[in-house]
Amino acid sequence: MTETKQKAGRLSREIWLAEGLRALVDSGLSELKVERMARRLKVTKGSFYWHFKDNNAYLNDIVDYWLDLQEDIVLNFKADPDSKPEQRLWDLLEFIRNKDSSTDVAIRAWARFNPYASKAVGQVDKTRLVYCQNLFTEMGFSKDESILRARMIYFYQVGEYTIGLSESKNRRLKLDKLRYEQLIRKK
Amino acid sequence: MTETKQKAGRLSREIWLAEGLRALVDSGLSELKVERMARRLKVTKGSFYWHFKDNNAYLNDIVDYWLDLQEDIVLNFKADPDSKPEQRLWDLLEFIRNKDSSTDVAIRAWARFNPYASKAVGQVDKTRLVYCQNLFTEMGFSKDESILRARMIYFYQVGEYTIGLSESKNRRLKLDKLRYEQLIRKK
DNA sequence: GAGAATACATACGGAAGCGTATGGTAAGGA
DNA sequence: TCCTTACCATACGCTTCCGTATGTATTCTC
Repeated sequence: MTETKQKAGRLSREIWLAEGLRALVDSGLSELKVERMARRLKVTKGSFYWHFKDNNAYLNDIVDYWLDLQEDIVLNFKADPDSKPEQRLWDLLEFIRNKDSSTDVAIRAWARFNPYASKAVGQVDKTRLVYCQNLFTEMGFSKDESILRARMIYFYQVGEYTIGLSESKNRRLKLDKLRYEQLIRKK
Repeated sequence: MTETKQKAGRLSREIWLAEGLRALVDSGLSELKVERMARRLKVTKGSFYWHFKDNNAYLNDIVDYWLDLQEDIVLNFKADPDSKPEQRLWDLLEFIRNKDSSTDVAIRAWARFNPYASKAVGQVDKTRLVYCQNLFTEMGFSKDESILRARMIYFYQVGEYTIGLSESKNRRLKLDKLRYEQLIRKK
């Protein structure tokens, strides 16, 4: 990250981005307007147009900012490469279970009509799917079986948070166990 | 539906709703403005405010309109109640495979910040999930196993179209077969 | 401690959106 | 034929948003 040293009372470019992402999550794209965001940050437009060329540039920068965060998150999930694929799959399910996905939902909804966001989301999706797919391949599944199972993991996750199903961690853990057993079972 | 007999050259309330839903699908909520929609339909705001109290009422009416359509769709999927649950599940997968889900995506993205739409989507989700769940219960699965499998069907579907994965019908058919086998398999 | 750079405020013109008020026109019943 | 109802156009005041231009204050640099 660009280390913009923050002076007392003044805003950094990153604060604008972080707050933008937050606004997107809890109020949607309609909140990502220049003057609205300025009000949120208790400054005027002058600040905005200092840090960004225009609204569109701002939006694109938020996408990049989110992409950076995604990479940080992947780094957080550091499954031991020496452990068996079954173990890594279980670790992944646990990681997902504890992950906050509100940002994913927001970006995804936005990506529907923003090509730049759409491209970023596509990249992230692909990375995650391939990771899952490789787990199953390592377990000895065929290519198609691996692809299918990867999707059954990932789509389930996306579907769950897209629908907004909210259950207790315990309940989710229980179903995850069943799901895990189901997914690693061979013919 | 209310049978508003349409005079030549003039718009009916239902045309406004249908076009609204279309606009939501291919341009998003930002297109659902009074004057924009009027331009789309080649009339002026006068027409809009004749049919609807205000923009908010219009939006809610679109949700209701969509809900009506959903019921029509469910009627379209008329699985033979006498056939085995396995068969009905397969028929369901086929139905889903051929279903256009662009409207679902649009409404779901919208529902994120519109409580009225959110409630409608919630209803629809529940109905579909319960239908799936019952299929598996009929097959002899336990309650939790049935719930899980229902979600594995439905979340997969929602995830797939939310991500926007587009593959050929044939490819999807092939994976559906694998998925079907996987889902009806017992311990 | 004077100048340059940084970060923000203020003020403007203009587009787009909302909702109201009111006028106009075509179709249908009496 | 006249009157009513249904449907739409036009015109208005108001708000929100955009982007630019320019002024001001703080901090850095030397």
